[in-house]
This record gives sequence, C-alpha cells and structure tokens, in this order.
Amino acid sequence: MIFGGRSREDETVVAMLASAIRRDISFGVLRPDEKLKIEALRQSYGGSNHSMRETLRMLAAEGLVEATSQRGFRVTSATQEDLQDILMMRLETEKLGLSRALERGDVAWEARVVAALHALNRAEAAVVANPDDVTALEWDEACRAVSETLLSACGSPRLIEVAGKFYNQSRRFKLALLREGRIDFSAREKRLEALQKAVLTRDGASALTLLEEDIRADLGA
Amino acid sequence: MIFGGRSREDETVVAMLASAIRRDISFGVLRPDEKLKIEALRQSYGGSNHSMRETLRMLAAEGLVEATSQRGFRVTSATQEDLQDILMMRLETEKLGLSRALERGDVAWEARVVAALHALNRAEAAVVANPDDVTALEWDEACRAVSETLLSACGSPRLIEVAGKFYNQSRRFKLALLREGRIDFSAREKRLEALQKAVLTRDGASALTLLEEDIRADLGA
DNA sequence: GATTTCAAAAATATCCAATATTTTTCGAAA
DNA sequence: TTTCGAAAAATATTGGATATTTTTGAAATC
Repeated sequence: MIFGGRSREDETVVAMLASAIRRDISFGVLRPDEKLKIEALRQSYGGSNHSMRETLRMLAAEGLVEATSQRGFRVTSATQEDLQDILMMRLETEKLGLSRALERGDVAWEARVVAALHALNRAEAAVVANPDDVTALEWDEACRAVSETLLSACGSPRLIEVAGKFYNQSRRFKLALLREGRIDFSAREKRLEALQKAVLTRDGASALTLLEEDIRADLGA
Repeated sequence: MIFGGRSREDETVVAMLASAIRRDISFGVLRPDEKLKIEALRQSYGGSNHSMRETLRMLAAEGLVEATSQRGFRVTSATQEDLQDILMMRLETEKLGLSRALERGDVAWEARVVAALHALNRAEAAVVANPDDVTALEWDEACRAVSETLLSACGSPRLIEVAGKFYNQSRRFKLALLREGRIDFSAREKRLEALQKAVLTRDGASALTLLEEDIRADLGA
C-alpha cells in the first residue's frame, strides 16, 4: 500500500480498501495474475474478511481483479492481448464519447476541459522534473481527469461509466511506460495543445484523430 | 422469486441469489427505484446478510441495481432516459461486435448463429401460442443467447462483457413490451431471417442495419 | 522416472450474532 | 408551518465458527 488513510471520498471501509488496492494494482505492487488471498490482504490492508471479499467483488466489477467461483480472486492478467483489447475499447468508447460531447458540450464544459488540461500540464512538468511515486500518482490522476472531463458532456451516464472502467484498466500499462521512461512528454504536450484547440473550435475530425493518437501513445502502440 | 432452486451454473449461494433477483428485476417483480432492504430480501430469497450484500454488489456492477454509500441499494430506475441510454449503448456495442465477428467468425460461429436463431424461432412460437411466465422466460433467454452468439466471434472478451451487460439492462423493457402485447412477432421473424442470411453471406452493411432495427424494435422505438 | 492416488493442509464460501454508525421517521416545540 | 431532535430503522462492519472445495505433497503404482 502506497498511501493509507481515509480520504474524503473513501467514506466506507470497503471504499477505502478498494482505492488502496486499486492503486497498488495500477502501480504494479500487486502483480498481474497474482493470487489475492483474503487473509494475506487483510494483513496488509486491514478490514474484516467480509469487507475484503466485498472489496474484491467491486474490483472484479471494475475489471482490475478476476473472480473465479470457488477459487477466489486474482489480479487480472496483463498480457499483450489484454492491452490490445483495452486499447480497442478505450478507442471506441472515448471516441464515441468525445464526438457526442463535441455536439452537446456547452461553454462550461469547454472551461472544464481547459482547466483539466492546465492541471495536467502542471502535473507533467512535476513528473518530468522529479519523477517519484507521488508525482507519478498525481500525473496519472490528472490524465484520468482529462479523459473524464472530455467525456463529461457526452450526455450518457453509461458511456461515461464504461469509458472510465476501461481507462482504469489501462492505467497500469501507462504507469509501466512511465517507469520505463518510455513516454515522450514533448509529443504529448503538442498533442494535448492541439486537442484543446480542436475542442474549442469544435473540429471533430481533428479532435478524434488526436484523441486516438493520444490513446495509442498511452499504451505504447 | 419466480423460480427457486440451484441450477447447474449457480454453484454458489451468491450466484443463485443473483440470478433469482436478476430475474425478478427483469420481470418487474422488483420494481424500478424500489428500495432493496437486506433483511427484507433475505426473507424472500434466503442467504446471510453478507451473501445478500455481495449479491447486490454484483448486480450493481451489472447495472441492475444502484448502490449508494451509506444508503443501501435500490433497483435501477427505468425512465425514458435510461431506456434511451441503454438503447444507444446496445446499438454501439452490438454493432461494433457484430461487424468484428463478421470479419473473424469461422464456420463454427455461423453454425452457432444458425442454431441460436433456430432455438429462438421455437421459443417465439411457444410464447405466441401460450404466453405465460415460463415461455416468456425462455423466449427472453433465447433472445439473449442470439445476441451473445452473434458477438461471440468478435475476438474481444471485454466487448462481449460490456454488450452483455447492456443487454441485461435492456431485458426488463423488452419483457414489459411483451406483457403489453406490443411486440410484432411477424416483423421480428422476417428481420431475423434476413439477419441470418446477411450473416451467412457476410453482408456487413445489411447485417448491421438489421441488427439496429432489431434493437430499436426491442425497445419500442 | 513418470503418473496416479489420497489424505492433510490451505483457502474459499457461508452463516450467525453483535455492535457502531448513519439515515430516516415522526412528533413536539418554536 | 417549519424546525429540531430523539427514537426507530437500516446500513456497515466486525469476530468467530463451520462446511465445502481446492491445492499440496508424499507414498504407492505403473
């Protein structure tokens, strides 16, 4: 566990356990295919056996963990195939969401997008200047916020939820790239700047192309 | 609860509870927005409080139930907006899945599609001749099987899962149409026949159009 | 040496009962 | 009426216990 403690959103024990474990899966502390034994997890994260089971059920729903009947839980595998599949789903869901948001988004949405991209810029600078777990975590979260904000005006709660789910599944791959120093930040910066311009001018074709590029780059493709 | 008892797939208590409640939500026995109190549910369905909680978490992941922190669970609402949203997601996911399946599916897939459509034909005949809960349930399940089979060759486990999720969310709307006698079975029969032909000839454009029509008809649009 | 078998150990799935916390309800006071 | 707060209801969580299932590892068999 990298960070402990209950934050504002983590009102319940289960929610807290979930975000701790979620983070550790993203960071690779809990490795792909690793067996998640209830007792062992309780040692590290606390909670009762029931809370832990419920937590793992939640994470299974999010696709970060796999549940097999009578055989417990394990971290979802992270093969090349998994990566491809997640990449494809992210492309489809986020492109659909963005194109709808471009049609429906109002000025407030534009403002949120600009704000999120600004925050991301700062986070990128921080992670470039001083790459450690804290800046990485904040950068990762800023990326997620941008993605969420872009889709937030799409008008479909279910699309937002699904896109978020696949985004979360993709995080550990992206963080692995970061650790390996395989992220081209200057290219990212250009892309995101162009994306912002495309959003503000409602240039759907460019925006979607840029989003696609960005997603592919996120996942090392 | 319409049917009790553990069937072959429902190996665990939680899985059994889940399918019973799932069915009752589809059939409208548990109504939209209805509060799902753990104790009350245990009276009707059995299981311990933990099993019931875990079950509701599962159903929440499937979108049939909504969980609110500290405020328990309730059946997901079923407004016109919900219907629209589900319809849109079904269209997007199933069309994507079918188009991919058409590219990748082999002869075994074609055979499965033909078989599933055949079974559906029989189930339709049964529900037309003798509409009751049993035939409705079998018809509904046959419809789901067709949808699943069509996508089964798409090559993306995640797409299959998501499409299945939205299919399940759409079931109660479709069953409501059935109860109200608002389903045009002769039109369905024609459509499905045409769809089968389009699949077998790999006529993607027709197949996708027919699928779209079918989904829209399913949901009263 | 490889495979099968089977009992012991480990882990999962489940239940019951108890308690803290939070939300809801509802009647009395302002 | 509206507001307030105490009582009631419901949720969230825990601890401990038990049945069942899977896994493990060593002895027996081929």
